[in-house]
Amino acid sequence: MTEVIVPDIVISRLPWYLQTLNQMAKEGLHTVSSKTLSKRLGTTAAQIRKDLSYFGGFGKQGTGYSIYYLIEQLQKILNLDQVWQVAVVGAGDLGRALTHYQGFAIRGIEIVMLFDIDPKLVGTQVGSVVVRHVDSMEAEIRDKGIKIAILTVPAQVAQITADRLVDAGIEAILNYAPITLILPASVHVQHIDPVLHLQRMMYYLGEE
Amino acid sequence: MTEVIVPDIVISRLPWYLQTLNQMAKEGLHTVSSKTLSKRLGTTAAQIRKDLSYFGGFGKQGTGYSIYYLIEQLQKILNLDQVWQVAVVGAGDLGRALTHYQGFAIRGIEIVMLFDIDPKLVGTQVGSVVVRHVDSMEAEIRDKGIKIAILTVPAQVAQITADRLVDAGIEAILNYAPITLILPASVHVQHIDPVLHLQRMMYYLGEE
DNA sequence: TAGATTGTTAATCGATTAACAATC
DNA sequence: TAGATTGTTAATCGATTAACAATC
Repeated sequence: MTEVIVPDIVISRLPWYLQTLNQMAKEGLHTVSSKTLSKRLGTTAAQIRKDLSYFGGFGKQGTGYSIYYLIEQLQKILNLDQVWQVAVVGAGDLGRALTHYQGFAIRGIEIVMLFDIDPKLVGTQVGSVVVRHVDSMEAEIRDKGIKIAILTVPAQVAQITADRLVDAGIEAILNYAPITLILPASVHVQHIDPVLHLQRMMYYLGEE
Repeated sequence: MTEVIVPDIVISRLPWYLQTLNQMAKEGLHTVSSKTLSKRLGTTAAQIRKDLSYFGGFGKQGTGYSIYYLIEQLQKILNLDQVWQVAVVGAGDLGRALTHYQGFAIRGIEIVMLFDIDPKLVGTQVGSVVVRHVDSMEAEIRDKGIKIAILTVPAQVAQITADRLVDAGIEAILNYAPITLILPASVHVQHIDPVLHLQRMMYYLGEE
């Protein structure tokens, strides 16, 4: 009891810390202080220390953090000490590009299925997977016990498709369709829309 | 004077409101209350009203907001009442998929240039643009007065490429490379990394 | 030892929510 | 008119920052 719930905003920063720590490890560094890391990330040392303190004390006074150890701990916290299998739904340009994406494999994400409704696409090879028809989507996802899906279908069918994914046992959806999905609170949803990011910046670019 | 600076977190929500308002307009709706809109977005009515109030009063007591009028006003606020020309740097799978992406054109974003360093890609057609060599990138961007770039180059060259873009006069970068860019504060940067979003959700998916 | 840096507590800051008078 | 809903102010909540004792 007295379980302290870690704020989601803290969780959202951990993968970002991890990314830079991995980069530093690749550069041959062994230890890092919260101050050095904060400079690299464009945040504050206090915030990094506060965030990490939700999970325990990983550093050493006077010297900072062992990069290897911190990476290991963050991976454990985020459940990254396993390979996660992911289904991609929608084999358009974006779905195919994501299925190819090298950045997944090296970070423990394996795209194991790719679905589409277009008979011309079904059966074609994309990277190491073959496009399957959405008709068998629920059965195959449930059968393999997949928990994570990436949604790259057109906006008009995104909500129905998401509902079907939830029925099939999917618990987390990365949504690339430009609509806000309405789903049970138990399902985790992240929305990626380049247009929203661009429009946010356009505000600051003034009229001219 | 006494210029009230609108918090960036408010700005970041406006494109999201706009997206759903556009959808509602397409569905044939004419007016909407903050309450109805909030249900559709999964936020609160108070927050929508508070956010909009930074820019003036767009609604009518008793009836709510005219969807068309609100769309128009939000577009003006975000500087979307013009077509923005954008350069894509990196003609790999992702860069090409983004250059094709239909969702840009219909929302006032025009991809006018696509650069790569690979001589095999230079000169090939992608949608309506031809891949150009990065050697001429600065000159062409400066020449056309482009202010926004989308960066889809490999991580190792992302920082150098971003520096070159800033030199060329770019003021906003949408970064798809999996690293944190260090750039002058005057340059706006948004980072899109599907892995970070997936890892954030993996935290909640437990071990099993 | 002296210097550096952590983990944590308290202070500050900012964002969200609640409430309601104004009014369509 | 009565009901609905805005725009705004004040109250609450939560996140960030500052400060510092502990200690490597």
